[in-house]
Amino acid sequence: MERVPRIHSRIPAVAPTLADVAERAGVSRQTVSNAVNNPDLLREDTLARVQEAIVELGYVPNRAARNLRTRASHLVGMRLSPLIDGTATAVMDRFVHSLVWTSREAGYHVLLFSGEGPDPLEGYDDLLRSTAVDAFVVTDTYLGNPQATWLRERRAPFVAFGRPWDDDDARHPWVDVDGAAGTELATRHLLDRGHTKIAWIGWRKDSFIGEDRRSGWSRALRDRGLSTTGMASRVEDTVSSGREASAWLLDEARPSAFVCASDTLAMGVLHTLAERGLHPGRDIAVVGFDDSQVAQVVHPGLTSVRQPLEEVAVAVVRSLEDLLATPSYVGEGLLLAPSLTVRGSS
Amino acid sequence: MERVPRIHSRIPAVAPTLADVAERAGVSRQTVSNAVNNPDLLREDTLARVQEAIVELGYVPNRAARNLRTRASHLVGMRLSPLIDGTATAVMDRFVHSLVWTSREAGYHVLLFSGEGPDPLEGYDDLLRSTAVDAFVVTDTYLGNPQATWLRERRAPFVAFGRPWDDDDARHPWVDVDGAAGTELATRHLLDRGHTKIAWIGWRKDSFIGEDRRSGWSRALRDRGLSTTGMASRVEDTVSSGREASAWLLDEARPSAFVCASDTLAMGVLHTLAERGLHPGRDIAVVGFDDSQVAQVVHPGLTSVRQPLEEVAVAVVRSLEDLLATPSYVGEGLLLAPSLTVRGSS
DNA sequence: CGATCGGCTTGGATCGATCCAGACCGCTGG
DNA sequence: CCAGCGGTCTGGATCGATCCAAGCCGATCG
Repeated sequence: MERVPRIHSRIPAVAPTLADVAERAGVSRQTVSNAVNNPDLLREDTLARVQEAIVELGYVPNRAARNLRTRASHLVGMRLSPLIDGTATAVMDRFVHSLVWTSREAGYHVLLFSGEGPDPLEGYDDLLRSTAVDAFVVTDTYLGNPQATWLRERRAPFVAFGRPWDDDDARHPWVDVDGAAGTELATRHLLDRGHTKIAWIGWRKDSFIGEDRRSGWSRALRDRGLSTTGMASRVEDTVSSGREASAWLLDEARPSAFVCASDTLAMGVLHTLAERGLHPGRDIAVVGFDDSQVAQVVHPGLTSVRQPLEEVAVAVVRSLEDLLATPSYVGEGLLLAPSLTVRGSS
Repeated sequence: MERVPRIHSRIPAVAPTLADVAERAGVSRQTVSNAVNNPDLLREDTLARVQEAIVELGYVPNRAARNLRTRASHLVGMRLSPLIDGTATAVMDRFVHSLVWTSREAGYHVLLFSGEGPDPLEGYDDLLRSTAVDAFVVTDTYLGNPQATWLRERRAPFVAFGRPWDDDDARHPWVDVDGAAGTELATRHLLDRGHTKIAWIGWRKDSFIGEDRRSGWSRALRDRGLSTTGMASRVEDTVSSGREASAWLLDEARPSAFVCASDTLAMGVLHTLAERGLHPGRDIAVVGFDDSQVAQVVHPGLTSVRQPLEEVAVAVVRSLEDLLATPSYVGEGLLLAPSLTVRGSS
């Protein structure tokens, strides 16, 4: 009555399977499967026996087999956009960290992939068709997000970090940070310190994010009855642009403080101040956006708006879980409030 | 003679399978499989017919099934170490980018996971046992690398970014950057500019990497017959430590230049200079290490040693491929030379 | 003209976990 | 005495790609 040994029981390196555990515990495969996936279906003593066998053999379910059967991989895919130097990359990296961390707690792992060139859909298709990932996290939604529409058309589950700016009837879950609230916070902080002439350095008008952040600044000023005319400049997101814009504004509008759309631009302001022998924080206040590494280590410290990326990740993962649990899940948007990290520059 | 339709052919959302392609092309499954994996086994016209069917149906092989059968996942795992602020994180993020990019070309994807706490093995075990990844990339090898020994014992394929500092007979492939060569490059650069009193600010003596980088500085000085005594300081890797150390060195040793083990420390030096009204690059030269975002945007620009992370990634992936192709692959070490990015601070 | 050979093709088995239907167990309550 | 209970067991099918051994076919050679 002895069982014919499975081929693999002769090959030492191969991991134990469900059947091995079943045999050891003296139960059927089904029972072991239940012990792993629906423990409450088993009687206590049987469960204990099976678990013991699992520990003894060091059994871990084979993912490939499980994935095949259940049509789920417990992986979420995220595309790493091409490396462009700038604080945007740093923010994304921080987000990736948070996402990896949060996903783990939800039983998911993060699969990174890269798009070849400018085509933002590159890479998504293969992963989706080959059932390599259960869902995507989409991050660069600012480019008229073709991913969002494309993914929606293919009925691919995904959650976006970033609002569907240009698409009002978008029906997918997203999480974003309220940039306007951040710059408003920054501006009020400066107003409270007695500044009345507060300048804005932001991005070009066609940037949704830039205009959003700008609106927080202007709202805060208008609330106090202060004018914004002549106090704003819109440029590229580079240090030298920030430097030039701030030099121009200092000459023309004579502000006592700057609010910037990014730490990069704020660094440009610091350059100008250094060139003119002005001291940030003492002579002129400066506030950046993103609370990057740079803001933390630069000389007197750069006050900066900090995005709550950990919370964003938590919210994204939660949406992901809802989405995967109920395919009919209707997308919701969630806007999170940033905070202000005050340092020497203000 | 009509075939019984598969259940799933009634469910629209399910992707086409090998069998569907086979039926469409009028061949067997095996032939389709060969068309995908060993195209040269097929006659030209058959191949063309199958490929046509593949395109028409939009067929993409199911990963789970393939993984199950071939016992390979084409995923490499990499642990994201807990987020500690500092330039080390930035370097790793740059490396992750490069790795993702390079892996893709080799047909691999990168699976990120996170370790819970201080236990560096956390997470590895599950992924390995469940055959979720084919191999690992290990990055933090400086802590007496328990991962390396642990992984080796379990015969898990892995490649390290970082030398096995404390383990001479380590037999695993690794890739690292020659830190000493980097600081030597930096020091020679300063010597060439006429500096003769060049100070070192590095990490505590028990840091292998720190001592390695320090050796490049001292070697360059000794080669020119210059003394290093009293010109070195070893501290924690923080801005304030760098600030204090440089203040002390300026008072005691009066150097005209600093070489630092990190950009963070170099930023500390810049703080000291700012406090004393000294101009980096004009009065005192400063060189950092890692060529981080910070070095690029800080006021006159920080000259810094740049690690060739793209090359590292390429070498790592190449090792990975060798390793997975031939399980008996004997590890090799590869040391890459960094470069110097010269900016305003020197 | 038939035997042989190489190139293709074929059906069936396999990977390991899960799903499913049906049967079993000793026990209780009607 | 039988139906029903919950916990389990059993065998078989399934997911989709790949492996394997056998079979087929036309072409070449003696």
